[in-house]
Amino acid sequence: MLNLLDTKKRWNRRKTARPAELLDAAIHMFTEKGFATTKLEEVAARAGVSKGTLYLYYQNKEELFKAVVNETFLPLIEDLKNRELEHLGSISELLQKDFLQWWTHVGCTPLGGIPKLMITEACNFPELSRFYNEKIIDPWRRHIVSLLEKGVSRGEFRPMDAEYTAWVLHAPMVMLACWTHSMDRCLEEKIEPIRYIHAHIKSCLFGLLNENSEFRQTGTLVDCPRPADGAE
Amino acid sequence: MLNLLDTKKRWNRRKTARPAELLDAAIHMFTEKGFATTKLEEVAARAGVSKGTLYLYYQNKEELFKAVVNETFLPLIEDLKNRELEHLGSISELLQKDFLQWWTHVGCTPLGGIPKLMITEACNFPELSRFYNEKIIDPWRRHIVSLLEKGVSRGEFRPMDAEYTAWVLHAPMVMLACWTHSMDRCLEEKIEPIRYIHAHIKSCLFGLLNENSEFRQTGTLVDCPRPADGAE
Amino acid sequence: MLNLLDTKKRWNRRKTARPAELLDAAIHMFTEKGFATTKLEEVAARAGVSKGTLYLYYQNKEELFKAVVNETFLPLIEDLKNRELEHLGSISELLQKDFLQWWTHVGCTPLGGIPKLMITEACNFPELSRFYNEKIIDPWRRHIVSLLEKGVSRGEFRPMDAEYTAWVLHAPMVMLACWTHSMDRCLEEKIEPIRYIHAHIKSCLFGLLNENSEFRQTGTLVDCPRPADGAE
Amino acid sequence: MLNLLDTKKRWNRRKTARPAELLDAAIHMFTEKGFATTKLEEVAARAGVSKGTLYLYYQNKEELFKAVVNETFLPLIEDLKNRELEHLGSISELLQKDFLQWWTHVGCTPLGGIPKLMITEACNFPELSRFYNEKIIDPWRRHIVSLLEKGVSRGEFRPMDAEYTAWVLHAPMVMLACWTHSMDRCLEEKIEPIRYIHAHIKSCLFGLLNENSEFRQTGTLVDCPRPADGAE
DNA sequence: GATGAATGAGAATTCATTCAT
DNA sequence: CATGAATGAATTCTCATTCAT
Repeated sequence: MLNLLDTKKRWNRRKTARPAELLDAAIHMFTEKGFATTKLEEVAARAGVSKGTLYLYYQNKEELFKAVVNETFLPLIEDLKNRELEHLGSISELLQKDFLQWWTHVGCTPLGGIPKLMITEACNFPELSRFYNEKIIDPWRRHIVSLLEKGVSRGEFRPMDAEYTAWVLHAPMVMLACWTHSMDRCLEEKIEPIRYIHAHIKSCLFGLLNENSEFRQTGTLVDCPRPADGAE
Repeated sequence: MLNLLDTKKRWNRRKTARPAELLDAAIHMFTEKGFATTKLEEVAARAGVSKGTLYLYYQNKEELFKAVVNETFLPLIEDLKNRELEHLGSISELLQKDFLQWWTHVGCTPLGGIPKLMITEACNFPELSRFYNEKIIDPWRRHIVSLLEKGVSRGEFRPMDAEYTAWVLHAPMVMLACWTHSMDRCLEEKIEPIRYIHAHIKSCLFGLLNENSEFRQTGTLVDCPRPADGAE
Repeated sequence: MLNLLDTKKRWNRRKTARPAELLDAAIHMFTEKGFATTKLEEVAARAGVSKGTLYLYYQNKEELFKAVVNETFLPLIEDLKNRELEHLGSISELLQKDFLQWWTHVGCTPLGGIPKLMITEACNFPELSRFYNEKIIDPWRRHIVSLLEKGVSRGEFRPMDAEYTAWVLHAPMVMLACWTHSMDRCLEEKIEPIRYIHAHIKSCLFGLLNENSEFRQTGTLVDCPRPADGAE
Repeated sequence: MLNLLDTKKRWNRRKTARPAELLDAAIHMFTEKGFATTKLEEVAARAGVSKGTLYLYYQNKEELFKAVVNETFLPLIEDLKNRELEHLGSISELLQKDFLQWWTHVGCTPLGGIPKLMITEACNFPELSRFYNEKIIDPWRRHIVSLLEKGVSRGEFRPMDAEYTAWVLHAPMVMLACWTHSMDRCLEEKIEPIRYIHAHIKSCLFGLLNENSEFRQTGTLVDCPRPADGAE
């Protein structure tokens, strides 16, 4: 009797847990092998169910893929707004925290594979790309832009092209996530994420130039050469 | 009549021209759709030949893929050394030139898709990954490291973790290439590469902080929080 | 309606029945058309399933081929030993029985095509050849050798090179099987197996020579001429 | 000048020699790998010409195959008639000579692979099968039949079913050829052809039974059991 | 709900054959 | 005559998807 109840309970728990288990298995497989190369049977096996069960929860492979992107990343964006409001100290500190938290909460988790996945499959899923850009990338970038602008208005940061600087600042973080989910897995010598992030923070806050470097005063930016002929 | 002309054309092309034509077609298809999704028939069609012809030049899909990576990127690394020796001015200038040239000669050409491709397929081709890392990525990074170290020794740059700063500085360039070969293709509003690169150069040379910003003197780096539970 | 019935039938067959059905279809196709010429789709069709189903049971064409040889012939070897022990009469009788039983239980069944198949494909599957020789041919030949030796020791048979005589005695039986699975199928006038086997038995037991033939006493064996130049 | 002439001569010799060279290459490849598995490119390569050249001499693969069978075996049949007429001694001697000569002139030469080839491909080339049977097999068998009948009428041989005994007597020779062109190539321990042929001759001339064996007088032939159910 | 046997469309690959040179 | 680059029909094999149980 007890056993029956127990089984039933477990069964119910199962039923509701399934989607999450399937998504978790799917994230792993998709980020490791890519969309086309991932076999649904493998996803099912990893989640401990049969191929057919997958289809009870997701219409097909493509829907599963979309669910992975939508349902796992979206929740993360919500936290953003709050943290910013709470914060009292300098923008520099806030920026650092954001980078580090992005890494610890996203980059180094299974979710860290999603950016790589989107880069990989963007052209094959344009719809999803637009969705991802609108719901994930853009809000996050807007968040950074607002930080930068606040920093400038406070006099903490120098005047800048905030829109594009936001791109540029986030890029190393995304690349770190991509790297650890791709090449890094094949190489002997692994990258050290924290050391990488610190190098990033130092370089973007303080710049490469020495305090009294001549170039800091007089240096001018190099002009852009004409694109090569082979360019598209 | 048309047929005759067409046939003639077919035979004008020669064994020597073919490999380059095929590789070119392959780069486009692979970078656009990924390895698994690319159909060899499409590659052949794009190169204006039939399926079978592809196999006269490349043993199979995998060999074609490797050839794309090996034979197109490798030559580019050679130029590096020379330029550095010729240069007389500041390291800052040289660094800018390198970034801009990388963009105009690689990033914005069809070759710019290769980094995306390698990120995508690294786990599926570990052998190739190691090769690519050894022959392409590492030499380029070493080049940047040597620039940074020279800058430091000249007093032009502040002391730094050159090894990792090199990673961090190159990341936005790679990201730009990935972006233009993925999401950017699906979005209305395109990124402006030159504006992006300038933002990158300014931010990394001068830093975000104002000259007289308080944080520049007293600011300390935030500690790294514990990784989240979900982390791997 | 028809469709429903058809579908039902498809599902009546079960995982357990399939391998045997597939092997049976495969024997027929392979022995009729050879390995290379047999299309897996035809094998599947003959077994009443689709192409894909074949691959659920056999990894690929080669494995199917090996299974045909291994799993169909092997069981037959077991009977051998027993019969010999039971038998009380003359070796001549036993030998006759063995030939006739080989024909009725192997030669004239679908299995009779396997020797032809092995002859055909031996060079293309050396591994399998060795296996077949060790597990099928050799035991059977050893069985005949032991019969011959017993016959000699009893004084029933004349002294002989039992090892090679065993080869020679079995050859016409194999030839008969090969013939009925090859040329015989294309000719108007079919061979009569029983008549053939009787001719074989008579000729090998009694010899061609007349009882009182002069040659039987005085005849000497002709020497072997030098091999022709074209010989390998 | 001399050189030119020489080249020309060689060239001409080439032109006329080609078909024979091609056939020779074809026999080797076909008998080793079978019809379907043999690539025309390999045949061409073995003959030292290009793929295209093959088509100057033989319309297609099938024609080449037929030529191999037709043009190489047919000449051999001519010798037969003559030898029989010349011979003065016993039929037993003649029979031995025929077996040995068949081996040295056919069996152990590249031609020895043709029987295997015909067994293999008979069903795929019914036309050719009939031709081969009519032109090669049947004449040869008729030749043996006539020997046997002459032997019987002379009192040298016992009365017999000459038609089928001819089949049976030739079978071990054909099997020997098949064996050496198939399994034998994959095994450590090779068969010894001459020893095999001698065992064959002894067994068929004298029989297995001892001179005074009881069975020779009283022995009766075993009845044929009913064919097994699986029989076709 | 869950299963996994069966399906069949689709992609990679091979190779006989053609034909411009 | 000879060549060998190019072709494309034909075949093996894979895997997302279905559906009877």
